[in-house]
Amino acid sequence: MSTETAPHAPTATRTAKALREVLEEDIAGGVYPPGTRLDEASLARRFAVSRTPIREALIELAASGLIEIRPRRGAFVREIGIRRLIEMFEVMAELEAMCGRLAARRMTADEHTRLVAAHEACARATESGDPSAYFEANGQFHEAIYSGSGNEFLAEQARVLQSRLKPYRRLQLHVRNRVGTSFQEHEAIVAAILDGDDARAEEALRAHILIQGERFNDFVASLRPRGGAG
Amino acid sequence: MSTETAPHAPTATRTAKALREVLEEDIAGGVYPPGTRLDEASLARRFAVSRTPIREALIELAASGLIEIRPRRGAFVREIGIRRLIEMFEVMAELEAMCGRLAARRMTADEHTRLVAAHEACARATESGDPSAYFEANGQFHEAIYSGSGNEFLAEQARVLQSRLKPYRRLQLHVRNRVGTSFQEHEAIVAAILDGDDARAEEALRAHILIQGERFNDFVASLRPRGGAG
DNA sequence: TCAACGGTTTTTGTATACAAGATGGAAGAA
DNA sequence: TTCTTCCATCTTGTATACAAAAACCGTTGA
Repeated sequence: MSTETAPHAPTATRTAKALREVLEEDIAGGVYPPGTRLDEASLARRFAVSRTPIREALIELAASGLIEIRPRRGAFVREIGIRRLIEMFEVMAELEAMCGRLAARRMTADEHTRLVAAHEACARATESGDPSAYFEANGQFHEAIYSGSGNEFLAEQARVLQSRLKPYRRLQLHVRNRVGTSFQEHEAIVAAILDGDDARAEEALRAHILIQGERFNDFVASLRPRGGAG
Repeated sequence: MSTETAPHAPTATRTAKALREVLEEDIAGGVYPPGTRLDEASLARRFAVSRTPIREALIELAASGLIEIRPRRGAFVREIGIRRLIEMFEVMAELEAMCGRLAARRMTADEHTRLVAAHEACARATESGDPSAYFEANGQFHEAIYSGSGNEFLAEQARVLQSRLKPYRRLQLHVRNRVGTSFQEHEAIVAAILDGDDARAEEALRAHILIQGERFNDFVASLRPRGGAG
């Protein structure tokens, strides 16, 4: 858990990396809601550094799509509309499906062991009924599939997108019974991969992710008055 | 061709953007071969600016994966091994396949027209026998499919990856008869999309891209003495 | 009352200055 | 001769200074 490969692009410096991570969490956690202007001077004061490392962190955040830098206007937390979010889930589903297909064909015995271990951790978390424990174990489970794909570039892409969707997926897990259903879907995924059935693994993973997008959509819709068409 | 949506993440400033583009082209064009150290001071002298905008451009390049910034060590043009390149083509194939599948289902009549127009431009370029004209028209053709997918996030991802693979694809087109074969593959893709046959469009696009990865592999292998295993 | 104008102020973008870690080479010991 | 150590130098990372563009705000005129 220490020398892990960061899911993000190489970071310029140590402090810029730390800054970026804190800002990422704050944006995801709603400290800076969408549309918020991120003032360089204020951030510099907050972190007790000069504007230089702040700017560098902001550029990285912009590259990862979390904020938007409008020249001479400043940095703004990007509005991710429900439309775009669904699009992102759609792409995520495809990436994970691809990982699953390749993993079913290519995983070594070692990797199978790790996958099963992660799956069992999910089982324990499910029983404990703690959504955030499940969230953590779930992350390990999917990571096992990413790295098991044997395509490191694909794995990187999947990690980046997963991290961008993290706040929304987390929110999503609190939906009634979602943890239990998710775990059952994992069962099917593990079975397909262990069987080496690539088509089944692909389809199971695609469905597993797509359903999250749909559930999220339902969730958002339930918050609105009714019939909010775009 | 002027107010196009940049395939990259929002840029901090105008000059940083210009710097990034020049550096991108230089890296792709071999001015800075893989492994080259990009010295901030030298770059600053070359572009007659201070180190500040140079650093910001380098951070963006690192985010897009073209270079790697090792803290306190400097920026290095990233080595893209043949292994990684094949991985990238594999992912690209999947993204394009997805675009094709969605495009077959969702394209409007207008978008059909644009696709056919791009296809005809490819035909003219094929007849002219000018690989770089074909390269240009080919870009338009694929762009029509990206935007026709109706998933703007997917389209962005596809554009980013396409631009990263651009130098290698370009190189690849000079292989004997590749232009003609590529155009024939386009025929099949267009037919499938116009028919609304999503499965066929998906498969045709996947094959179209994968074959490029394979041809590239062949090409690289032919440059080496023989049997150069990793 | 409202809109247009102009000046002030704030904030970004760039340059420069400074601090600290990394590199490389010379000198000395085994 | 070769390896190690230390020091000079270079380069990155951060802070500060300055320039210019945008936002703000009060004033003026209709």
